Amino acid sequence: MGRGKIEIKRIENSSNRQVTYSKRRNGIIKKAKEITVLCDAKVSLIIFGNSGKMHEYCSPSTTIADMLDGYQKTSGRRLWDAKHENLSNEIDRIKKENDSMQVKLRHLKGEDINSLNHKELMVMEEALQNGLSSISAKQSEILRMVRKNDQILEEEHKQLQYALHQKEMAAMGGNMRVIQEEVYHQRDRDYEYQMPFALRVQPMQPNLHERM
Amino acid sequence: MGRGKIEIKRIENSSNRQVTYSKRRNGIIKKAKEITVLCDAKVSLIIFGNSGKMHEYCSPSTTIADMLDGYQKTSGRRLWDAKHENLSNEIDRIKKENDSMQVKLRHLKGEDINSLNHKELMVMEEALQNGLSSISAKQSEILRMVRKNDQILEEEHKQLQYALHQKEMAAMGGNMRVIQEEVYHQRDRDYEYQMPFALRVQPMQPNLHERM
DNA sequence: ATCTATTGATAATC
DNA sequence: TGATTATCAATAGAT
Repeated sequence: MGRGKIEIKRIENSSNRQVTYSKRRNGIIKKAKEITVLCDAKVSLIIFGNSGKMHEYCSPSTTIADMLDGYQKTSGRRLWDAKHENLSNEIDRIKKENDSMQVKLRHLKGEDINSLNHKELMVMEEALQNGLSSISAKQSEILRMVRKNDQILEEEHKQLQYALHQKEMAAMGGNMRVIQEEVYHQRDRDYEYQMPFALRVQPMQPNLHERM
Repeated sequence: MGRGKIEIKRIENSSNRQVTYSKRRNGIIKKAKEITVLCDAKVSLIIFGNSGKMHEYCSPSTTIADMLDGYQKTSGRRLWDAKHENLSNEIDRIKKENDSMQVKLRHLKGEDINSLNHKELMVMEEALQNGLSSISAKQSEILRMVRKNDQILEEEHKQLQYALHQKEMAAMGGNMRVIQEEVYHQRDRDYEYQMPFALRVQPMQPNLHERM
């Protein structure tokens, strides 16, 4: 297709070759675009010339990565090697582990236990009993600590109130004495009526606070 | 280049499109081969038609993998690295899920509960209680079924023994009567002494057997 | 599939 | 390089 027919064999004249390369490269890319539009085809085209310079075309409806995915599926060949497969296998493995744990969790919550046999139920029952007793023990422990803390706080509180009382007495004249005492006792009584386990003031041990 | 000029836009007639696709695809592949030979170029060409069928060409001096390596070097884009990253992220995500489930499981078993606060302990306690009661209920249900089955079997057993007894009586002469009766009663007594809940013979309901 | 009138691509030339 | 053009190749439509 030109002024003369040419044999399809390497063009020895380097500059001719370069020119032909450039023209034909554009030609192929144009054809690729055309078939893409005309026929809804997906084309991935990568061309390296002698100089090492690259030219590419990829249909707008897709990406090279997608094309290669399709290529691998269709041809069965692997391009992105064993790494990929290893990762996929790892995912499968972990997912299975995940599933079995999910089942266990559900069983421990008493769900889906119809499929379990007597022995399995016994094992689970024991596990649950153990868990329950551990937790109960922990709860008791926390309760004990809270109570202890409470006592300390109560002591401190009383001392603080007493100190405050004293200071108020000192600051005021003696004529306010009776009213102040009344207020003091009122406070004290309210205090006693509060819930025994709730914290009433900021606790001295912050980490204990988090446990509530 | 044909009997008539055509616009470069999607060919709506499906069979025309298919024909044109086939012709042009061959054309492009031929061109790719030609530029490979004429200009020492390296070409990687992958085409997917509407039907999903793939056609490819790759210059003999190279491989698709090499071309893609070159592509990545030249373009700076990542092809499979992106995929790898996705997979890695997925693995991380699942592993985290895994870990949190493992922690939950340990907690339900009463392990590592020092880090839990009061409220969390309460929630777990309730979950354990629920699980326990579900399982206990299931156990009772199974026990009930087993007992019922047991009764049925016992009845059948007695009937069979009686029938056997009768048959032996009929087969023997009258002179064996006393001895046979003795044996029969002996059997019956042994039978009564066996464990009340264990299955003594193959149960009539096979699925129930599995549950033990 | 095959054929062929036509268009499109391009080799040689400037 | 880029433009021109004579030629050849690809192919649209028909069979």
